[in-house]
Amino acid sequence: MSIAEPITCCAPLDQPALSAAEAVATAELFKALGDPARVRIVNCLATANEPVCICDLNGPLGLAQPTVSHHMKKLVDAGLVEREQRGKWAFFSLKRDAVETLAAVADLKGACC
Amino acid sequence: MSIAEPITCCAPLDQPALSAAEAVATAELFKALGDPARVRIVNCLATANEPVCICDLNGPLGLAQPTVSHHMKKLVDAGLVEREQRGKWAFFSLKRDAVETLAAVADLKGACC
DNA sequence: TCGATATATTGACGGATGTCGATATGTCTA
DNA sequence: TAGACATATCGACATCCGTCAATATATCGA
Repeated sequence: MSIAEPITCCAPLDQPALSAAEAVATAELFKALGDPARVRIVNCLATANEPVCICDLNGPLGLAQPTVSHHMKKLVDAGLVEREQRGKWAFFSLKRDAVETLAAVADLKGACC
Repeated sequence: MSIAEPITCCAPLDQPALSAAEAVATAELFKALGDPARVRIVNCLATANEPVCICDLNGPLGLAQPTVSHHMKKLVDAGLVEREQRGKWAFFSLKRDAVETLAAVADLKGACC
């Protein structure tokens, strides 16, 4: 929306490198990890070298089964996690490229320093 | 709270590396960047090599002055940004070490790959 | 096909969050 | 000291989010 605008006070900033749409997308990615339960889920998936059954997450997280299912959906929607059906069970694994993207953004895309 | 619990189905997970408190702290950090306005603010601070006056942010963001002030407080509270008073104006700058911490966490603390 | 089990969806609830207008606080200048 | 200006705080509002119980859907085994 209103990006351009004359700036008179202090030192003028360069046009922000991120567009409004990019900022929304970036925020969505960070928001996906903005909950302790999802941080721990991602941590579990990261430390495991194989896809993890969701049934292994229900207990340790101390959350009800629908709540865990809700968090997994959020992570999948954010593109951080992949879902795989194995018979009766649902297995989830980390999407390495998405995590690398997240780390790159957190590193401010090299603009920092 | 309830971390330990016998797991029978599928492949048992190792004890999560992150404690509950660590997960909360990590989530707080990510939550600070879970809003488009704050992403753009951090981007501005990152692309600028000097502290930035908050008056330069009010216009380009298209938000009311109290709202920008609110976001700056969130970023300061999260430890990502530092506030500095210069006479009548408030200048903000990125805390490089905090950003590096965030990038390291996003990189899953080296546990990934 | 039927029952058992695993997971997802729905609906509801309380609390957190982003936003703004109005106002307060703080700092410079005359 | 008084007025002007920059920023922060307050109060209110709508919306979003995490959580759970209840229920639906899907898959396996008998």
